Amino acid sequence: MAAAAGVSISTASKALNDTGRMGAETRERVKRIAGEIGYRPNALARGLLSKRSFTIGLLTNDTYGRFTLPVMAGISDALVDHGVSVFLCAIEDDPALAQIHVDAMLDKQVDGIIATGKRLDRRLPVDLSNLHVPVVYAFTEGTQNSVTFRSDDEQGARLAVEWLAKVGRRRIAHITGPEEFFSVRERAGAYHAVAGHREPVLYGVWSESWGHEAVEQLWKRPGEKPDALFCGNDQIARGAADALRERGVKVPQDVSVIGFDNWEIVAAQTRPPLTTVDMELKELGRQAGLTVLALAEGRPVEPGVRKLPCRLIVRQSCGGKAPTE
Amino acid sequence: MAAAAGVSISTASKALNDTGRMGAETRERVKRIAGEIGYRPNALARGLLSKRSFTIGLLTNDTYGRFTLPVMAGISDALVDHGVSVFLCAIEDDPALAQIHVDAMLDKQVDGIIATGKRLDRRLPVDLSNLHVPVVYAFTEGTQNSVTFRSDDEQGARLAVEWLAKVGRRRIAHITGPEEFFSVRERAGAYHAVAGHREPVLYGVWSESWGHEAVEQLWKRPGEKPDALFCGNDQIARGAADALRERGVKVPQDVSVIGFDNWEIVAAQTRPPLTTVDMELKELGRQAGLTVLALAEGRPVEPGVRKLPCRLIVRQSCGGKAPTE
DNA sequence: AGCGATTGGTAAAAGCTTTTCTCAAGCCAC
DNA sequence: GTGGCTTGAGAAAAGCTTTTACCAATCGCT
Repeated sequence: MAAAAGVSISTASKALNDTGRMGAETRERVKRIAGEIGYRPNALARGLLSKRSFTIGLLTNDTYGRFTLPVMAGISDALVDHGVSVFLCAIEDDPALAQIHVDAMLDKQVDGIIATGKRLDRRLPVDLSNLHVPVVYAFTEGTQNSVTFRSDDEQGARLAVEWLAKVGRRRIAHITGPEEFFSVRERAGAYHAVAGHREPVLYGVWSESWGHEAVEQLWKRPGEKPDALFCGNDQIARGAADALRERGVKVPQDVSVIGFDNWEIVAAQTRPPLTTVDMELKELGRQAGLTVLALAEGRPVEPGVRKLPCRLIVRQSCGGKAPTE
Repeated sequence: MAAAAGVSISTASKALNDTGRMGAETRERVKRIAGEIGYRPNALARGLLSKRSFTIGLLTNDTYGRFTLPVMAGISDALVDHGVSVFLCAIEDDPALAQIHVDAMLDKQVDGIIATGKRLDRRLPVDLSNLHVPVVYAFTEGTQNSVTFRSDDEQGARLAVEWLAKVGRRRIAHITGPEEFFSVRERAGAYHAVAGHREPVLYGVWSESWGHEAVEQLWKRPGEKPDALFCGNDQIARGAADALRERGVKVPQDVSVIGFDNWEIVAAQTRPPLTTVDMELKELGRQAGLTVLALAEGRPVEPGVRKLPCRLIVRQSCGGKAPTE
């Protein structure tokens, strides 16, 4: 204890926190000595008193981390400056495990919880609605009167289709995932709104092989072929691009392909590298972090769903040039 | 406080912890009431006294989470039963950020720290050697006298090459990453030990396009072609498999391809799905978790490097049948 | 019936900070 | 020179739990 190196416990505390009245010279001396002996206050004791643990919990059911990791990075990025650390709890759709983790977090007096997942239209398998700590939802469905952050898939899809139009495409087909996904319906809705109903929407699964197969289907039909494919995610887009290449159709000369997600490992390795839509998950995480912090500090936050804009990532699969930044 | 519902503070504590002497009936009553009002002890207060926070920190510089996530899952899996939660701190090779996170963890009185990364032969950009809490290294280079867990890449490579031999391959080439990676040298060493020096080792980078290019190089040479490719990771293997398909070489009929890492998103989506070597990172995490816990509890642990065996994942890119389990 | 032993429970301390209250000393002004 | 301030620092309480020490009452035994 720093008090050993000079003054009383309370004087030391006041010196280090710049509170209370005391001689400037004493304050300096205490600070100096604290620095020398590497004194750091015990956050547990501090938390016990202040009712703030400077800790939050991140709950996720996204095992791959495809969505959770960027969100986590954003949260951490936003909160590290405030001295807040993050418990990461991966529950894999197991309600019992989820409850255990939530209880453990509450025991540890987290200042708040952020729930995140891999689908906008699914709840985590645990009820967080009546906790005595604030809860913020990010990229997963929230409860009534909660604060929820999610990507604006409609705007993202519009971005994609408008870009295809801008590079001169007119016959834009949409290959996407299962229709029961909310994102799928929302993206398809925006697609229809911008591109009309001239080309078909092909619903399937989120895999490369579906992208591949969908291209087969499209090219087997009689009549004019699409000159662009708006794909529901990057994996589908990659499968589609592969299928086109195998058919001798050139991307992007003959057909533009655009993806969704900007999952680097897929998008950047596709031939050619995919132009795609990034959901800005890190920014989403950042805002979720700041929001849960605000709630923890008692600042008022308007409940509701906040849609964050997506961003177009221009690579080579559509032709066209990236807008100069 | 549960005491409000019956007895004194200390009696309640003893009842709930099954310590001290007291009437069985009183104990039961306290427990029941505690259950009813949902009382849960404050872990901060408990930690203050017991010097155990039931919290550990996981430090990583692996932004993608390719390695960290399985390790994290294993740690969490092993420790959740012990009531231990995990702070995840992603430092991206930024020493200052790393130090901030380490300090924050120490302030919060973590019981231990696990350091993990993306390379066996690189240190994290922060010195953890003289902390007053135990440190365990997992999939990153540790310090003198520390406990380090890592995959046995040599054994994994042997597994791969032996499998290729078992499915009847004799001319096995090795396409891998940059020679300065320790894993690369170790895997190449095992390759040479098992397959001899008949076919070349091609060093390059960890990308699909390198796998692609390496196949071009191999097939452009005069003379007999390899009948199997042992690839340094799944991305290279995928690129190689694609290149072979484009040349009309059938996988696995003409050439077997085997990968390394078992990165599902790559291995399972390759055509055909890749047989590959799994480093069992989750198990590695589990052991690291149990070890740091043991150290935190003062149980003795032999320092040194522990190599964990890899496991062969048989899919379709080599032919052959999975050994019946 | 009386004494020691056992039983069932409470009071208190400790763990580390922060905050509020108190106190002694020094200062100024009259 | 003395009364009222200001100043600088320390004492104490609070936050929640666990543990040790303690006390009153009951029990068993002769």
